[in-house]
Amino acid sequence: MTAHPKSNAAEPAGVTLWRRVADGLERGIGDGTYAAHSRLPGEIEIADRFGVNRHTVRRAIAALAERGLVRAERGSGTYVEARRIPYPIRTRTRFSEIVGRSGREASGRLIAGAIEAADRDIARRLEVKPGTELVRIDALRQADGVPICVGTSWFSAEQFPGAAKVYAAKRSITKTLAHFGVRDYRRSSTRLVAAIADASDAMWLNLERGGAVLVVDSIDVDQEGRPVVTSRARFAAERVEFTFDS
Amino acid sequence: MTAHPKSNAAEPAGVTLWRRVADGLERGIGDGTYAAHSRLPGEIEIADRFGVNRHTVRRAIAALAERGLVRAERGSGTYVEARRIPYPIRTRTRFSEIVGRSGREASGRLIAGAIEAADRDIARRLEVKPGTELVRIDALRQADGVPICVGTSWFSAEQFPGAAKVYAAKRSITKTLAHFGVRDYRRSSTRLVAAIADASDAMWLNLERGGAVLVVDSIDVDQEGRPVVTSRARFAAERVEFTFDS
DNA sequence: GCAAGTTGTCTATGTTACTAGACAACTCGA
DNA sequence: TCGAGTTGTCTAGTAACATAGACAACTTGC
Repeated sequence: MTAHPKSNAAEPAGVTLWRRVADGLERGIGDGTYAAHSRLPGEIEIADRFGVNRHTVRRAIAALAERGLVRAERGSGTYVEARRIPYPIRTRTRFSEIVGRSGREASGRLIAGAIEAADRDIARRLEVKPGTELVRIDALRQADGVPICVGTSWFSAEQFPGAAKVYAAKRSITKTLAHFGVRDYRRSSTRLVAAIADASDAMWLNLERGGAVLVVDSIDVDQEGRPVVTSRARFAAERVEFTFDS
Repeated sequence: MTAHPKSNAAEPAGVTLWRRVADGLERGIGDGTYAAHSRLPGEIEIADRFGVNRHTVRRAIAALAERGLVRAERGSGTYVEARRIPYPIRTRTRFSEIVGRSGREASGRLIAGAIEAADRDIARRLEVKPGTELVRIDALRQADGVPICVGTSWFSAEQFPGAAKVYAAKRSITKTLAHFGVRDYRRSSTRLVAAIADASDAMWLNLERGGAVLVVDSIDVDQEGRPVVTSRARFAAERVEFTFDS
């Protein structure tokens, strides 16, 4: 057997075989062909599909494992790792910055924007009277297109008129606040509890039924210590790893 | 000398050295570091810059030469090829189609639009009386953003009122005519002469002083054989290669 | 317990990539 | 005409890539 069929796919000159296999597998992970926690096909089958030797597949998998995308288990199979985003809760907590630091691209999507009266809980958080008009923004936040959290933020309607519209354009809370002159803000309070995904979570976060969500309530204040925004966000638990450095 | 410093740049795993060098050079060609017709640095110098052996550079250059991006001349040097766009003159001659076939993206830009009276030459071409009102469109046409030709097209103002405005939006003669109900048209006459770039050519076509231009006069007719548009375009000679298949 | 199927590791072999050096063939300007 | 500088070609050696086969170690389901 001296025939070397190489690859049947398009052949990018100057790219090693194992790298092409690795790219192919990574693409499968990225587009959902191989879901998080699912098992990859066996090395022999992969080798067969790509038309390469099993050792070449092993090299490709080793490269992916090095980057933490998959985890090989002897005797069982190779599994797609759900890379958790390290999510440090600090005084400076910015979704886009945190996601960016993990080498992913952050994006936001406005689900709904509305004006509503503050209920007792939200009013207490923002230090306003219950019934005060608030801007409410429901948004989905993603990392490399993968939904990370879905949540609601409340601002004072007086201080941030039309905030929803601004967020829809800027897709970032930080930029939205900056648009209204809030140069900086810091996290003053964070509360975290776990829950089981309901139908809404499952839809927005693309979670399995029964998957875990982490509910994060937060209050951010401006430089003078006045509350500017409070949020309640539901995170896909399997995709994040919260840390609290003190 | 057994030290192999490899590359000092970022190392994409699984990509061969020669390919990285080729990509680096191609980037230089693309961003203008190495202009069309200019000479690349010598193989030894390139090898030095990338920290690789001269033979590796030769492999990279061979790959670029294969694709027609550069041309090596023994004893002299390696030069950046100005890839000429094959421009077949046929009954169906459409700038955007022709450019698209060469793997480039066609674009058009309206320079000026006006209503003017037909002079004797244009009137004869469009088979109208001298003095007839015509729409005149001056446009620059580009391939992948590189200017290919700058020219003027004349239509009957009666038949195509406001053609300039339509062209400004659609950026295509074909689409402009279609907007006025001309479903198809064909080239009935093409005349081609060469000239030396004047100041205007040099500006619009981004040519050197003294560079060659090809002046193309054409008449297109509709399905009934009636002239619908005539054009005079000045092509950057170094960027096109006209062919007349019979 | 056992068999089937998995990943991990070993040896072996051929091919390709890269480096190294030398020289030929050619161009160009002084 | 000459010499410096260029690309083209050759030989040679080392390292990495890829294939091939065999077996060990382990998991899983029956």
